[in-house]
Amino acid sequence: MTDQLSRVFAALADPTRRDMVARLTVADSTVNDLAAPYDVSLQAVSKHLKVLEEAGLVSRSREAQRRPVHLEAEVFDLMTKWIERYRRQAEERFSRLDAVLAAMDEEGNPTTGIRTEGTAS
Amino acid sequence: MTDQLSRVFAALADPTRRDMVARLTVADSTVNDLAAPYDVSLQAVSKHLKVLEEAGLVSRSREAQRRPVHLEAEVFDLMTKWIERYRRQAEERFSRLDAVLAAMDEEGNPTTGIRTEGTAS
DNA sequence: CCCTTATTCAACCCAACGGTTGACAAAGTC
DNA sequence: GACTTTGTCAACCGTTGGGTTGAATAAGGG
Repeated sequence: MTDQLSRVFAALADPTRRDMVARLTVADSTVNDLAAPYDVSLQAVSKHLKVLEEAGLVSRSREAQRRPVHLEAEVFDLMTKWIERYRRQAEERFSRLDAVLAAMDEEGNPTTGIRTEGTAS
Repeated sequence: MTDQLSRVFAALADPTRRDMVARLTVADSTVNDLAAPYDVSLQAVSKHLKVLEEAGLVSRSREAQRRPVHLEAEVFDLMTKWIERYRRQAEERFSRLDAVLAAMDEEGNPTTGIRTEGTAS
């Protein structure tokens, strides 16, 4: 799992980390402040942040002893691009399929008719 | 990790599964056909499909011995919504921050000035 | 200098993941 | 009815993930 996209998806697969991201959209935060709401050790939170950082979702600076955590919005685009690309394709095909099915109605029984039972129709 | 959003993100964190999704946007496919390009056992692919199915990304029907796999485009919206929501917020805050920083220039030194080093200047 | 605050590192534990192989089930074909 | 195709189930195995605790580091503050 070396590629960034995998790391980003994996990072967001955890509800705690998603919540952290959500809270970081409001304001930068220290590790301690971030940890407060959760019922886990500070070290666990630190680990979560490492995961988010390695995914490029977050960056950390230094401010005295504190390590303020900052959300990097750019990475979201990476996901959005991937998702949007295939979502569009899937929806396109959805329409095309309907057309095909409609066309098939005019003939006998098709040889490659897949998708007998599904969500649609 | 019971919630769907977690399952969806986790499912897409695997490159093989993302590739399967990508290929399924082109056409429904049988397990065998889906497995062909990958250098793993059929059982492994079957497991991957189970993960995708439990995430709601895919549905399976029956066609003789075959179990055609079909991509469910709707779930993508779930992710898109989550992502877009926080991306927008993050970007908004990005602008607001600039305003705040500009405002601070007119005063002395701030007490809560976080984000000393970051991506943005 | 010592002490407190803020955070990370290291070692460990257990559950989950991705892979394997072997057996089984379901449906069509001969 | 036996055989083939298509796929899943079950048991197992090594690795990773999220959690813990305890010690270490970094930077102020008294």
